[in-house]
Amino acid sequence: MPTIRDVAEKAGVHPSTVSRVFSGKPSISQTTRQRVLAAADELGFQPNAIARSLSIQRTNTIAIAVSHAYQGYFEDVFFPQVMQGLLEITYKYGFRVLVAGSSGHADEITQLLDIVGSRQADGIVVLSNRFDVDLISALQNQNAPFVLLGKPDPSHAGCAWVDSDDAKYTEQVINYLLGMGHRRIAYVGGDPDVLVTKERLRGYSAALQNAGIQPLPEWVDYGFFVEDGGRQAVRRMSRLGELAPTAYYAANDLMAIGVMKALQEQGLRIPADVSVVGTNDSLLAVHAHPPLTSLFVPYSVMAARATSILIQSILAGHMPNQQVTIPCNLVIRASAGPPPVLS
Amino acid sequence: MPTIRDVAEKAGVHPSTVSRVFSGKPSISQTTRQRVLAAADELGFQPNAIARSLSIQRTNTIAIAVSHAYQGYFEDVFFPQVMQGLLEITYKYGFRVLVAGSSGHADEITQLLDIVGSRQADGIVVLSNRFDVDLISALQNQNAPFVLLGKPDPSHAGCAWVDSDDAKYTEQVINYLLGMGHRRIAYVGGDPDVLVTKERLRGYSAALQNAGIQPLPEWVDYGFFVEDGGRQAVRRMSRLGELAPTAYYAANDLMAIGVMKALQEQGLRIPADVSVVGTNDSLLAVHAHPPLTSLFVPYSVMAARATSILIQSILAGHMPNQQVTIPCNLVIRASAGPPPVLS
DNA sequence: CTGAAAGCGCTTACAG
DNA sequence: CTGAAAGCGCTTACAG
Repeated sequence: MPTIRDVAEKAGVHPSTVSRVFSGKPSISQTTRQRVLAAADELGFQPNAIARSLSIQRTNTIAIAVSHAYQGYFEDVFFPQVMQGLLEITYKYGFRVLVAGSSGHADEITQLLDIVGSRQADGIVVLSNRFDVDLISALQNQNAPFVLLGKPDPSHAGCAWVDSDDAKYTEQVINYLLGMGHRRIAYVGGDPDVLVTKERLRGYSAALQNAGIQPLPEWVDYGFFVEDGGRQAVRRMSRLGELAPTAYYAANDLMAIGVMKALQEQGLRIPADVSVVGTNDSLLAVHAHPPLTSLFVPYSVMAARATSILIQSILAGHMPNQQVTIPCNLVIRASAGPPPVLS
Repeated sequence: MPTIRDVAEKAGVHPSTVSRVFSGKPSISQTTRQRVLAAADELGFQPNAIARSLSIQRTNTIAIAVSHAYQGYFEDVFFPQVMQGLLEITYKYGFRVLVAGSSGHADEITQLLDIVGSRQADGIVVLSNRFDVDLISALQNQNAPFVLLGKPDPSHAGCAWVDSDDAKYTEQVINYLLGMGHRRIAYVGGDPDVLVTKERLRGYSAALQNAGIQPLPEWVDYGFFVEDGGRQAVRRMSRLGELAPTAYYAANDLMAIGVMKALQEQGLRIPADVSVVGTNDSLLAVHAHPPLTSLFVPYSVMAARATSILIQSILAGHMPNQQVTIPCNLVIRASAGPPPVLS
């Protein structure tokens, strides 16, 4: 591999001059620039990015950590959509994204701290945020630029984040169902320890309360984002008999499909007998029977925004501090309608 | 950020000694090791990975390039499954994966060459392989370790690759359909310029030929991996009347679903009137109506294998040269059955 | 087992 | 506009 010195020798200039032409410094005469470029071309020279990084103390790389151990993660829309947003923006700025595998939540933090601590990346986008471990303080101690995808817990209210407006749009979904006449509405959430699950519950409760409805505790269940979680929710709620829900809102499409299938196996028609709304507007929703009304969450846009904020603050040399809430969008299909008229 | 020198000073040793304890060299006495570790701990020292990389000429990173511009890419199972395989193995070896966005196929090559040329990564896994641009020669000129996911064209038969056995397993799918009595079988492929499409066609033709069947040219169509491609294939083939296929094999599940929907809209029942088989065994197949029989292609395993080969050869200091073919697996569900008995 | 020195391949403040 | 020199933070062959 030829270095800057080989090029300098061939072009008859000092290595620093070669450096200047390749790092785009303005103070180079046209003639020497051309001489250098010609020499570099002949030698097949390409600047060593690692050496440059060491010198300028920047890698033009941002990092994420993901748990490769959890298979469902890679079947879901979240990860690929996030990658798309990350890549779109990093590309625009000439950055790249460094991905660290991890064996679970705790290890994700280890990986992230290792990457920023060893200066392998200039900043990170934090994809998961479990409040049981204090990642944020650790990151702040490292003085590492980061932005969260998802809100932090209140004790870290000052840090940078981008989140979808989960409470508000869940409330809107419930209002949509209320508007069609439903009064008994179920909420099937994901992992109850994760903030988004609580935010959705907040929106759910607010909507029902505004409508003067006191939800039964049995109308709330957690399906952990798997199909069977949706089925089990239906099984449990069916036992309520007259008080069973006439509409279900599920926090992802896979659970919503589990709900639909369980209901259909009981001989119930959707949406004539029971309505179902999912989340994420995935291909699964498009091709469900009936096509599933679903709350689209723009992960790709969120990730793009987070990446913009991160890179801009890296370039400006300060810590990111913006906080952005991104709207969602209810995509209406055929799985929700008015409740059956009581005879 | 404290450096090796700060630690050395605090511990009262030479920087090279600190380096030795952090790079795991054996020749360090227990007492000085402990002194160094204590000092490092107090200062919050973490070795700078970039400096280390420059010195040892290795980054412990492998790279991929993906086109962020093509949305469908991130809705498909290929990318996330590949990432899972990559991360599983890189994690195991203490490597990470650097992802470069790109604006299209040609740019993917630019990105890859830039990364290896600038020594940002030790090697690459090549995810896409368009024979219209000679990526492989370029990579070989750079002396960059790489392994292809997918076979190269014959002029580069010597390089390292991992591929699924597309021809063989497509042949098996067709044999499965022949075995149930089908004689008019359609093949709906992806991009006809891509090798896998040709390989599948080869398997398709071989199976029919073995059965003594001369397929109509009209039974072969290309749906470019989108639902509407499947629908259009049905539209065109329906015009054949008596000679229309009684079974379709589609090269991904989305096209297969397009095929099913188009057929169902014509009032045909699946599988009573027409059989359909998809590819990838995605969630879409599981939840289709009827559930879709689908050829599972283990992208995650393929990527893991490619990554193993790559990293092992990087560590051993030679170019990768293994060639591996990975079996697929036909997952039988309800969308394929015997053809209708002619009255 | 440990130190002193040279080197990895760039960048940039300082002169001229 | 260009050169000479020091520096980024490690590693390692060479002595002892």
